[in-house]
Amino acid sequence: MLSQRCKYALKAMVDLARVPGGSRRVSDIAEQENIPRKFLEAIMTDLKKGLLVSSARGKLGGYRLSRPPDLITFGEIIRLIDGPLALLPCASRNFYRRCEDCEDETTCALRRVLIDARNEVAAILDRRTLAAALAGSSQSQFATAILADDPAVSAG
Amino acid sequence: MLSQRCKYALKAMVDLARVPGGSRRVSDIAEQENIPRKFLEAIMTDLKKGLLVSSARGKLGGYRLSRPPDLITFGEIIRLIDGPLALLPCASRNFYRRCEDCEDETTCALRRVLIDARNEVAAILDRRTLAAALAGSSQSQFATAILADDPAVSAG
DNA sequence: TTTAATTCCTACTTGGTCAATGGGATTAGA
DNA sequence: TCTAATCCCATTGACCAAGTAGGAATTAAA
Repeated sequence: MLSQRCKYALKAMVDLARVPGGSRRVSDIAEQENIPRKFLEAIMTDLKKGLLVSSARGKLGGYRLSRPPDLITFGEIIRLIDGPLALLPCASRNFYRRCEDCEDETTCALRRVLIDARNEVAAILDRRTLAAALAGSSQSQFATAILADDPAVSAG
Repeated sequence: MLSQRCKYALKAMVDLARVPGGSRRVSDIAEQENIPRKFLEAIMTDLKKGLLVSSARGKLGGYRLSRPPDLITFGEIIRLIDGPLALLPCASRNFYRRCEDCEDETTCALRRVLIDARNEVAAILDRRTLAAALAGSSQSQFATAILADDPAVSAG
């Protein structure tokens, strides 16, 4: 599960992506997306430190995307705010950490499964950009339709 | 990320799957898998309540899988212990909950992406059984090899 | 030059959850 | 009856997420 913080970050980025060139004030984003203003301020600071947005101070200030929305993926936003996509650190590429309790990582049956899962999630989240998400992505509905026919996937 | 509790649960289930018919004591699993014994006791209780294992009390007691290992998936273990596979409740099938702050769910760009991600994870975790994980799954290595060639997936 | 509106910074609170631990009750085999 | 196992209940300590509070610094417009 993503943290509330991360969900807000994603919503704010999508919000900014809707105003291609322009910038937006925190208070406007907060109101539009139903996010506590003060909390969003802190989140925007994180996004700025991560170089995903840039800011202008003072009157007429605000935030804008630091790259065009077709060059910003969901994966990097999530990693910046919440960290690894993988379900365990030992199955992560960017945030790899060994399991203390695991004798031999190379033969761990659990790890192999979780690496596969991580790769699938990363394949989606690192390819999907803000621009693509706004476009509505017919690819999305296609994939959903296929999987819905499969009984093994009816849960989740 | 999975909780420590869930990681232990998965390891314990894999451990039990290695002893097909037989049962095992908590203390044996704990020692083998490097899990605090008392903590594992509590976890086994959860697994029992979820009907994934059954127990025998008294001397010569212990736990055993309540189904053959090829009929127990990683997905159901994770859902039992940690809950939803999806990254947000609004993208979950089994644990669906509406986002308070979301005006219109059907047009939420964020949700569409996260539903796709959830479907992919579920497709893997609901298909992969304890038995398959122990077998070593050459399918796993195949998928990993393909994805490693793709630059968009080099991170994670 | 004043004023208003914005980002930025530091600190704090509150509540919940995770990871474990401790002590003992219950059950069953030798 | 003794021993060794599961079971049950309660509690602890640490940590972190989510949000709040107040104000300092900065900038543009009036």
